[in-house]
Amino acid sequence: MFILNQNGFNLKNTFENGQCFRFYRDGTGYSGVALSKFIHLEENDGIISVSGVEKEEFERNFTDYFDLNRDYRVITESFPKEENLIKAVEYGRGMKILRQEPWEATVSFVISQNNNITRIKNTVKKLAEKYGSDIGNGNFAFPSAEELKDVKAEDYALLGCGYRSEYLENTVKSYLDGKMDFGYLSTCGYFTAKENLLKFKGIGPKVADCIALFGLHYTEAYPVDTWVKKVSETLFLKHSASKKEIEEFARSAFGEYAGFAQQYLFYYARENKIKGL
DNA sequence: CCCCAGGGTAGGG
DNA sequence: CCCTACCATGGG
Repeated sequence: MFILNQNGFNLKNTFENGQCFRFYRDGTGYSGVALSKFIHLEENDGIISVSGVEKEEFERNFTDYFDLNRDYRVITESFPKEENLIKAVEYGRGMKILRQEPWEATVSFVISQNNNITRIKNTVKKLAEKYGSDIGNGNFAFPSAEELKDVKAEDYALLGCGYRSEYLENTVKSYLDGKMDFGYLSTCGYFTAKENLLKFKGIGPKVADCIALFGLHYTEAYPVDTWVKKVSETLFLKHSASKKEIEEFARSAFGEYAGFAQQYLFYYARENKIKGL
């Protein structure tokens, strides 16, 4: 166990904003599996302590994973001074956008479509327990594409993946065939990456943007789900809008930090009943 | 029983 | 480019 010397890192606002599916509140804090390691974080009187991984391991990999070197003030101060967005930023203060692994983000957000967060977490948990490697104490790493090589659609269906099962089988195949190349996708730029992701069956505009933002770390991505669509229309555009119109709005209003604005708005809208939504 | 969930696809206009 | 029926499943 060691103390994390980090101001402005709020655990609840990071782990309960729907960006990741493997962390749970465990009484004294939050614990989960990330980067194939079990990790526990808790906060007492503003002091965050970490257990499960050694300090050296944390500094090597998790400082980046938790995006702790980024100055979030630069981001939020660049936002337009809109009343509801200001409230959303205040509400989500200390939120970090995790720099997740591309493969895990891809599979997780394929599962996420037309689904709810509780059920997504349950499904991902079952997926890891059945196919991921055992990392001890009842914890399992997220399964690699190689570990999912022989898993068929009917096997995913047994986990409750529903009609997404065929998409998952296809996703694994695409990765193993080399057609889904995260090395390329993470360096080719946001628009090219999204365009490429859209070619895979089961990956549409919203899932592609989630992969781009959470897995490839393109901060200009603005995933538009049912909540963000309603928020964007009601609070900013003042009329119903097509997906394209919402994307263009996000690009001009938030620019390279659209992904952060999106996450503050999503979290705020989902946790609060915003009048008129 | 209903409605909904961090939507996508296929098929049509 | 737009719109819509349909898609499995379980939480609430």
